[in-house]
Amino acid sequence: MLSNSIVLNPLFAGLNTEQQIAVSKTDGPVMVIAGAGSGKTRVLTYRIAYLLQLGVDAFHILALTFTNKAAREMKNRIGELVGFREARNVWMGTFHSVFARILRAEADKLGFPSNFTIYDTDDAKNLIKTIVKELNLDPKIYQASLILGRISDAKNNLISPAGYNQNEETISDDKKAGKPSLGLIYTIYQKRLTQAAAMDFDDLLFKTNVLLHNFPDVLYKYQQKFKFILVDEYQDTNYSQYLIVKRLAATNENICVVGDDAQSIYAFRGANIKNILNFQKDYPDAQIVKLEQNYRSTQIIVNAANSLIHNNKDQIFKTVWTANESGELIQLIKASSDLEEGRLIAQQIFEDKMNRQAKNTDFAILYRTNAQSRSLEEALRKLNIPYRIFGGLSFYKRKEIKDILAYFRLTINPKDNEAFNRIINFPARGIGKTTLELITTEAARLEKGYWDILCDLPQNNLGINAGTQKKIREFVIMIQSFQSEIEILNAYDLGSKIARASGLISNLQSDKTPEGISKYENIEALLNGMMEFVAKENNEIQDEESLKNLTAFMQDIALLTDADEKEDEKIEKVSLMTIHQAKGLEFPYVSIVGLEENLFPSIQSIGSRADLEEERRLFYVALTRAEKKVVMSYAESRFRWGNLTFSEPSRFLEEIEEKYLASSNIKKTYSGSASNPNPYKPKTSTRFSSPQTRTSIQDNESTAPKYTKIQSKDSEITNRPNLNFVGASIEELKEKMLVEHQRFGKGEIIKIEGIGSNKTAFVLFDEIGEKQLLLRFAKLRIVK
DNA sequence: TCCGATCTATTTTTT
DNA sequence: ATAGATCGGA
Repeated sequence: MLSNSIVLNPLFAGLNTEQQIAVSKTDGPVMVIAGAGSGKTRVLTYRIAYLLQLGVDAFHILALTFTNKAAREMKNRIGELVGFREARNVWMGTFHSVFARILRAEADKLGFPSNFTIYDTDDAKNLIKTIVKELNLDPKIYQASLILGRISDAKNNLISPAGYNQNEETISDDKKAGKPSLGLIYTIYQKRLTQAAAMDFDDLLFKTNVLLHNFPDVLYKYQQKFKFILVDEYQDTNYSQYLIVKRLAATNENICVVGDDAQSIYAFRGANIKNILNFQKDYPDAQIVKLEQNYRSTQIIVNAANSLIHNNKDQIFKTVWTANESGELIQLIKASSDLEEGRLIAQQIFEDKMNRQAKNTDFAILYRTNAQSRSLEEALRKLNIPYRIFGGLSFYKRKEIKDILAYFRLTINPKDNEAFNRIINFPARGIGKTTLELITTEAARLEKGYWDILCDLPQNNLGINAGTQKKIREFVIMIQSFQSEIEILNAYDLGSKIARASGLISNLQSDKTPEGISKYENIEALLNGMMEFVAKENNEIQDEESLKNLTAFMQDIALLTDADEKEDEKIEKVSLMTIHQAKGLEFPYVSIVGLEENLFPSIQSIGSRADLEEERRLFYVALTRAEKKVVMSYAESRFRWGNLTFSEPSRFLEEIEEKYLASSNIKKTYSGSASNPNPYKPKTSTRFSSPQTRTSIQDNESTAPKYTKIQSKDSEITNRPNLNFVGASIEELKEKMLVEHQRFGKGEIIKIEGIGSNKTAFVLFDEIGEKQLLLRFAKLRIVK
């Protein structure tokens, strides 16, 4: 069993026997089936720390995680255990980021430049739309998102365009579905990606497989390099990922996978639960370790989750149990509408916070779809509870950011047609639709990139008139001037130059709407990020020499995900996110909202048992995020697609054994509070709790529920009627005043600077921290 | 070429 | 509901 040296090793002191085995069995294949809350992350970090302690070179360890954030956190914890010098050298990251790095190093073998572009989902969809158009196919039948899904499926199962077109089954499936051209689209799509020196997300895995398959010397090299491989969230790997791992681990077989079949929630994007179920077949001598003790949650929560998941047929025998206290029953809230649901949940959080001295950060609200966040946000705002939404449109998905990034992309890789499309006439420079069509047609004919056609224009003007030709020439010269400076300027210097020279900055500066200002600020934020990037000490594994240039910056941010966005400031906030995003996280108090048929389980899943079971696992994941208390809610009616729809409680609610549910009579009449509209005067933000103001807002909203209200045409602000944002006159504003901004919420003026039209206020906002506002733009309402 | 009016997809989850 | 795309007229 365990040797003495292990028992006496302080690293093992805090681990139970099973965990100790999982950490210490460093030779040969190991699969850890880790129930929810059973210390999975702990095992992974300790295992790596132990390897380092044994003298394994950090460069020989590869750890694949589900998010970059998970990798970062793990690295930190390992650093704390065995020192950061070593920890930083471990290869740790998502499949996509780790293998993107390897692909860049080996790109020439695949016929790609090392600075290839990574197309995101939008780029990929746009490319598909272009192809569908070119083929004169009906875009309603050949919907970009559906086609991309199909292509993605193929790639995740390592089916190339050729393979796709040879497969009788797919061909006849597509024909039956009325989409016989799918194979052709896939073929062209892939050709265009190569021409654009671009890879989509799935290519990063697909091409890695090609690389490891076609180049035995490369495979050998990485097999020697990665002597120890660890994979987190193994239940959510797809076939393509599975095969990469299998190939890399083939010689040493020092592979440790950690996962929980009960938490597999990504089958919709190709994750294959069989990878975990078949591990023993691939490695007959594998050691299987089961972690079944839950350290996270109360008995009520663990047992309730167990009672739910037992309704699934496909699962690995496992009993999750806990020695924790029994805890509180699960609370179930019934609301009449989504708006009321929001109010009741917010109110419940408010009470729990008061009664238990809990912090905002102790609370999470989890939902099935992002669209559900609206009503919750509104309700939280009214109770002055700060919150943070994860997901939604992330920083890098905003238009203005994508615009400037497109300039960066075209500068780095002029073959990047999607970047080209985005910026060729933005800001408007008189290169219109007609001209563009000439260019794209010619590009398709010659199988060249759009940029190349522009560069050829002096020889072949395609009948473009002289004026437009001049404009094109100016554009070309501008981009070329950026290109010539990639190796000379650092990322920040070149980035700010591009922001100005492209006209993006002046374009936004002329936009005086709040949206325009916030866009301008976002560009500023991006440039600040670039400055940080340049200033930051190089703690990546890349060679010290690697420049902090634009190329490096783009590679740094290409695969960032929502979960990686920097956490802002010090204000403690309630977390709002989808259950998918909550994977791997834990909170003392968790609310799971929208437990209605057709929403959760989602309507798409109801038809098939496999899909339904995935939804159930999703609910299982949600429940097991909670440490102390779970609140569940559903609404009898809800706005969806702008329509009021009626709904039934989710079938999952019946599947939780009743004894774990509080027998609350469910309908807490919120209307009862009418006599006392604001019974819970928030203590948290006494600064702004001028009750008159708030209650007046509340009264307004609660007496006139949204859906009965006739929306006026100038809707922009109708969400918040009676908040008169005409803008206080500049002279009225003084330091220390409490003000409210339409977008940023309430805040205090810290100081006022400047004169005349340049007068600027520094406002510390409750929710988003300090902002500088040019008073001639900012519409502020004086609160006090 | 530009602007406003109208149409349309979106809402399941994401690297 | 709403943002983005598309269309049509000036």
